[in-house]
Amino acid sequence: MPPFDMARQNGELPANLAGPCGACAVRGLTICSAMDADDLSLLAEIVQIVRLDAHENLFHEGEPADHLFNVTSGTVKLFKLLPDGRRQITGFMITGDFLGLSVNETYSYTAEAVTDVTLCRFPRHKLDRLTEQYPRLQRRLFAMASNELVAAQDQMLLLGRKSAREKICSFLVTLADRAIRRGQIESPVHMPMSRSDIADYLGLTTETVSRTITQLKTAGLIQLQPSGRVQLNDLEALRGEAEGI
Amino acid sequence: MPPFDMARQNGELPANLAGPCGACAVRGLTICSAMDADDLSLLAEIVQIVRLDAHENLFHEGEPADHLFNVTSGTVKLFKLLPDGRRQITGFMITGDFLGLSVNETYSYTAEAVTDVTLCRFPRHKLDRLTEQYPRLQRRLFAMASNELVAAQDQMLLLGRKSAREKICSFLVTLADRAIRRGQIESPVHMPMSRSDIADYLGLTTETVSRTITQLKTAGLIQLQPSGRVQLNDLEALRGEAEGI
DNA sequence: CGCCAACTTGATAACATTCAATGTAGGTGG
DNA sequence: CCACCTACATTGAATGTTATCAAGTTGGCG
Repeated sequence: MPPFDMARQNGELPANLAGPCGACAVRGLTICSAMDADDLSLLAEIVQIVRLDAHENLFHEGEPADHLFNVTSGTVKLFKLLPDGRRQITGFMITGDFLGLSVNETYSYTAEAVTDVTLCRFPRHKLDRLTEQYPRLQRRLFAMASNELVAAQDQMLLLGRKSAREKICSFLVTLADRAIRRGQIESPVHMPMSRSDIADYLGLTTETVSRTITQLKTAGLIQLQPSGRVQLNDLEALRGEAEGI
Repeated sequence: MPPFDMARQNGELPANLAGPCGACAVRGLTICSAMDADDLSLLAEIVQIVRLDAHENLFHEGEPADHLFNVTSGTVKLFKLLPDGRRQITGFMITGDFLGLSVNETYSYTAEAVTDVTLCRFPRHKLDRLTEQYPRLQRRLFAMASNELVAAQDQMLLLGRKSAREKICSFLVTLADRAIRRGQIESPVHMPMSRSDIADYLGLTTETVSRTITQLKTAGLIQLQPSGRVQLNDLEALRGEAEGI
């Protein structure tokens, strides 16, 4: 079975090529902001829209990296595996995030849908050609990679040096900050991933994640709400605990 | 006191602007390979050469990121700190490595010389202007950032999911692979950093690093040699242990 | 309503840390 | 040139945080 369904493919809508991009609500968040409004049609020409159900794979580590993706709705997790099955999630990608960057022509991680997901898919070779004509696009890609690098360094600090409680607090703060950066309310935060996913992201076990969340609940710092929402009662306290203060 | 000494500054050698770059032995390893031989003078015009003694700082986390650097000799460590002093080293940069990438105009980590070091220093605003004229340079920067991102993800897997022994083996293998990629012999590897640095890179304590190295020595996998050299007796066995096999 | 997966909670164990002491090497001054 | 001093590394014993193993509990979905 194919790893994804193509809901819409370029060429099916010749009457309005700029349509899918021109009307895109999340354009400002991602690489597409590098294109002038009247050049968006060039992106629209090469983009394909992809939908995935929760738990479907977008691509696997080691496969040829023929496509780059842009999340337009939902959450995707990226992870690497050790031969015995140990797993490290390197990131949760949400609306506006870019994924699929690679070096040696193969994906360095597996991408799997956490929730139902919609993405824009760009064939790599076509995007490459476009970046040659649009230095701004190339610069935008560079800026996004640099941003991810900074986030990766923060995550290394977390994984290498923080306690379980600090890790969970950091995670919650990150979710809140993401929401704030997107102009959304900071609480409650949307936490659609399983305890097991959180554990594999933070270098813990599901049991420890569960216990620590219970601790924070008991301390009155958070409250769990239905459908994966978490009320943060004292964001500044969480921020402090995240840094070990 | 200034954080570095300027051994040579552009303008002092007007007779041979291409000189410092044209003769550079490590040019092929880094961004400079994006420039044609006859355009190297443009890089030479904006580059400054910097020397640091071991333990000197190049820049601090949070400072304005006015410069980008390229290591031409020696080893530099990059690290982040928690308020209480816990430290995570995010990378050891060696000859050919590029550092100083940042997002929000400030450095996201501190850079300190592990050994005596020589670097090329590029004023950010001048390099930015050059990338506008040289898309190849911009692409090269992007490629280097992408490479670092892949390395960062590997390090997350290490920090989150590997045992102390697997971490040390991974570290040794990484050192060997770096040497191989530079056309050097894979053993003995050069390991100039202290046990404490290794610990802060791998998310361990100095004691655990020391004990684990002793284990590997006892198992006959490695031998310590003078001045920070380590003989790898069975690289493939180390590679296996690094992956938990 | 019942089932299954996900989550929570408990008891025990292990790996790495912490605290402490000893050993070693490189650099300085007598 | 050697002794000393300091920083770094190694080794040992005890502790602790988190993992592991094992039940229970909850909640979503057919």
